[in-house]
Amino acid sequence: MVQEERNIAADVLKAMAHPVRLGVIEVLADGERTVTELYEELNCSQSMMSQQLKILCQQKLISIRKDGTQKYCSLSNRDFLKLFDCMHLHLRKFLNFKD
Amino acid sequence: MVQEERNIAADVLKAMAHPVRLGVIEVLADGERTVTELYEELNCSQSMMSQQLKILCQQKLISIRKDGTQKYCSLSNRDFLKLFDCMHLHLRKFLNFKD
DNA sequence: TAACAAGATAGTTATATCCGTATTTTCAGG
DNA sequence: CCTGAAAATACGGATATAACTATCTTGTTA
Repeated sequence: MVQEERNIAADVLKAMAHPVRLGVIEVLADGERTVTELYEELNCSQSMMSQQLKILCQQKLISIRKDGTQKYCSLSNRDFLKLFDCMHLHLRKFLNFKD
Repeated sequence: MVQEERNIAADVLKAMAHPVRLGVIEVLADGERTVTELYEELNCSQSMMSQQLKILCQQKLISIRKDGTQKYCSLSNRDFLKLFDCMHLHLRKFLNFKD
């Protein structure tokens, strides 16, 4: 990676580096959701969710389609789901996270 | 992932989400380096590097062994190197990064 | 033990993130 | 056109990151 790529990659990682945003990615792995479904499922406010979705969208981690008054969110790059496997192992092996 | 796991996972991702720290991981993929080698290779100050290494170390992304007056850094979890492949594709496919 | 080299830490200023409340926009139905 | 539901935006205060300069600590060697 060259300098400029690392800058952008850092931004993408920053976009993922938040509990709610990680939650969104995890939920969307299971399939499309509306904004309301997301903030209810992840137990946060509408405003909060809207802000977090914007960040994920900017980095093209999710995409959004409109249908009437609702918006449906889905993962645009399922490749990053690999990260959850790595992370799962890392939590247990290196940060001795207990189940 | 449960709430608490997401919190910690977010911290790990935050630790990676920085150009210099990504650079460190990339360089260390090639093998052990001293702190001096790292900051020379990545073209930043000694102080800067020391602070960034501390963050990587806290999340157990790297480990450090001491030898006299020098410290040798190495990756403690090569699993995360997968992330660079994902990222490479993401930059090109979704963020239309040019070579 | 003095001097040096490698690295860590302190202190600081600028900037960014987080997240709450309040308000606004957008659109479908009546 | 009015209402209500879904979602976005504005704004602000607290907190966290970033990154620089200067100083301190530690271990080696003469």
